[in-house]
Amino acid sequence: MSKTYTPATAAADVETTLAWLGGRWKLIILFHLFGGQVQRYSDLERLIPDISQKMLAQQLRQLEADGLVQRTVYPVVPPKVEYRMTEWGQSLCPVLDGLLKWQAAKPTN
Amino acid sequence: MSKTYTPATAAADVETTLAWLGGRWKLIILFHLFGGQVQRYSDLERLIPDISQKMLAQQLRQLEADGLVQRTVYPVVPPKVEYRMTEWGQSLCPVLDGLLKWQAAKPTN
DNA sequence: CAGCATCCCGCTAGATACTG
DNA sequence: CAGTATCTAGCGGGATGCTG
Repeated sequence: MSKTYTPATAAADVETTLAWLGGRWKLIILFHLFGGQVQRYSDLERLIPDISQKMLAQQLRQLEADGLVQRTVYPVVPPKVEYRMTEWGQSLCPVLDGLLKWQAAKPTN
Repeated sequence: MSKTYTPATAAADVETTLAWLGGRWKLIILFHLFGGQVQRYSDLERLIPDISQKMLAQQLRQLEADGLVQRTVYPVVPPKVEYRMTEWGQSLCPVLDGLLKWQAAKPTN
């Protein structure tokens, strides 16, 4: 049972998806979480040296709100928060792989 | 022979690709050209009522520069210009389809 | 440790007017 | 018909300082 797409609706849907991934940092964050990797906030800060705290926190919240990333808070002192992909988020990996394969097939690169 | 990806390089490559498609209008334009459709500048203006002439021209130039769209100028009066997907650009269609399928699989939508 | 609050700047998109 | 040129506004993103 697939939807019927017009150019307008298809474009809008793809745009929605791209908005989930858009911005300068989200993909970088995602690639640090793919494959079941679990990272703490400070891990991600270390892995992505150029990102500001504001942007890291903000983008993580959006990824969580969009259902891509799961955030786990442990009620300990000092605070401990872990981030990992949701199952659905992990299923984005092969899709992005398709994108990379398409890119690699570009003629006269 | 595939490339070796680190989180950083993979993210950068995907980001490059998303930049080809990014912005508010490019996907809409592409979906009006997929499947071998040929459109004149004025056709696209009519099909995408909210786009300004500046943005339409600009985005088309970028899509052309990125190798997605082919621009054909006929030396006649009044001017006639046609746009169509390149073969490589057309091959993006199934990739976007994968994106739409992934989106549709989102839980608790 | 893991954030939030504020201020600020550059860039891109949008509006409008003009042209070969 | 198929575009340029110019001006402006809004928003994403960066720097800095503060907190439970």
